[in-house]
Amino acid sequence: MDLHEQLRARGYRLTPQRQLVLDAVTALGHATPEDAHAWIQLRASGVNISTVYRTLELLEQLGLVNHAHLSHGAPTYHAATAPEHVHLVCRGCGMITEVEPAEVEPMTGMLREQHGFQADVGHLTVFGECATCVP
Amino acid sequence: MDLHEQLRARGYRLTPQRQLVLDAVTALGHATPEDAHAWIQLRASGVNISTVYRTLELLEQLGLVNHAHLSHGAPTYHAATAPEHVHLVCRGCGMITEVEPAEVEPMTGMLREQHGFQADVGHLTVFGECATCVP
DNA sequence: GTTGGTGCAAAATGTTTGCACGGGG
DNA sequence: CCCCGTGCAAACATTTTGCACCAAC
Repeated sequence: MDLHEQLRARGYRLTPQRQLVLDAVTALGHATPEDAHAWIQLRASGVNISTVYRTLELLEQLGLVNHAHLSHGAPTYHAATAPEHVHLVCRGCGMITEVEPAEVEPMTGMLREQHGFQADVGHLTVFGECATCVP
Repeated sequence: MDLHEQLRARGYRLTPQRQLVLDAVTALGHATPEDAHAWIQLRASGVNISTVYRTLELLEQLGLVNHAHLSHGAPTYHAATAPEHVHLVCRGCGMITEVEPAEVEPMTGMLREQHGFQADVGHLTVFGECATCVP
């Protein structure tokens, strides 16, 4: 099901801007609103930054992108077509590693059973230090 | 070791403002810069918000407070004297639950052994839905 | 008396909104 | 042709910075 149909099914229109924002997030893998905006500027006449914000919000409602909070505060979006994953962010070098949700299942299972808490794994970010940066 | 000594040991001065900011964070448990500022206004003539920011940054350097990212984007500080803990944030009702680091040891141990990643547990926040909000 | 810390105001940053025009359906 | 979506500019919220004065030591 392509973007056009996804939008029409909910009464929204397909515009070049919306396609570009989704393309940007898909191509970049991890993109802040500014990252996506910059990517678009490189290959199109330009999309206003406020349209990028509005579009990311819409795409997230549609379930086409998700966001997590990586580098402090800035929301980072990634396409929902990519498999859900946990992010490890290294404070030393800034490197971002992706980990399979299955690997943290022991923790999420514990939270569910012990605390009745249903964790949103796709939104989970673990800060720390990677192998090369550990003191 | 009290705040005065902690500061002097590193060449900083003790001021009423610094004591108040630390008091605010300790009393509130979880406090954004604005929360701390508001708490101080209630019992002292007033501390400028920019001083609150500068002081929180300093106290974090000294290891007297830590911060995590709870409600999207806003940094939330807590006193380092409180035992380190993981935060569970419910998207439904906003409730914040604290979990012992020992409980997530299976995950942090796995990250350390499988990925060489040393997780900062005190900074870890898990978003999801609590028992009463799960659909 | 020195020097670092604070208050104030302005700037920088990131995000949202009101409105009129233009393009998608 | 209608109305949603966009660009633009302004409003907004949050955090940072420059500078003169004041207080800690």
